[in-house]
Amino acid sequence: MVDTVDLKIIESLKVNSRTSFVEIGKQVGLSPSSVRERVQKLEDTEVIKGYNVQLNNRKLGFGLEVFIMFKLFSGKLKTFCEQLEQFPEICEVFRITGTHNIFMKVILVDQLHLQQFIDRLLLYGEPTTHLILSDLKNL
Amino acid sequence: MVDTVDLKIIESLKVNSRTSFVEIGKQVGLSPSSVRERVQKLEDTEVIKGYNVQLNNRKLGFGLEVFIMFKLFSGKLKTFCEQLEQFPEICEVFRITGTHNIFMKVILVDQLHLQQFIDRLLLYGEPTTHLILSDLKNL
DNA sequence: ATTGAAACGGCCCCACC
DNA sequence: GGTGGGGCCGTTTCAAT
Repeated sequence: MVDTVDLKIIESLKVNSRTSFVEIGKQVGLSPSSVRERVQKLEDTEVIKGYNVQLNNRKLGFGLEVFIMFKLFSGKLKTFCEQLEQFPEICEVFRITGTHNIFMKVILVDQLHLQQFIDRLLLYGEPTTHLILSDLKNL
Repeated sequence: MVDTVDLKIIESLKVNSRTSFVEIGKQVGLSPSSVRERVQKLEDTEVIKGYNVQLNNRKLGFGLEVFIMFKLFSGKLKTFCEQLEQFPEICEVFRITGTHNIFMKVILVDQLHLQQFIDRLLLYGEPTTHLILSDLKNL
């Protein structure tokens, strides 16, 4: 269903998702039309879910990035999920195994913002916060 | 340095980083040239760090996604960082606060693969593994 | 910093293999 | 599933403002 050429195309898009089909075609030895067709199929079958931009949040005025391990109060999962849109600070949320059954990545302006955010979270469970010090993949 | 028009452009790229400058121009009320110039500047100043593709790892044969909270042995940070390329399974790594001072997201084929991966990690520290059950942002 | 115009290159559809 | 071509659309550069 997904062959090695598809994987090469995906590798190329991983490096830069704005790469043109012509350029990808050169890399994988295929015509632009074929690349387009394959990418289309990968999108249709939801192997490719979307294309994102990677931002420097600090330079956008968000000086704090934190991970929160969250222990939801029992029976609160549904209401928490429904309220997720009320927390624009949460950029990723996952249900995970462990006593802290929710994991989230949160982007915040500063410590005050973090405090206010945690206060709002306390309605739904018990948070444990870990500040992100540095991204080891990008220096 | 980054004004509201830049923020609108960034919002558009967040939704889909392959959106054309013409389309973004329509959304923000600017000519394609101007959009391009602004995006160029955002890239040059590293506000925009890159463009990524969002994949369905399960459909690519990676059935397990886990978070690992990692307690590095003292003095092992440097060697661990140098060995990172030897762990293609690690797709994100951060230094964080807390007794588990490293956080990583890892993509794996199956439980056997996880076991082998953890065995290799044990040279550098003590891992605590959390399976990802579901992404609450996307269903 | 923004623009329009022009040249260029990429995208897309379709007919064909 | 892959290709090639023609028309269209997007991108890039640049001179002018």
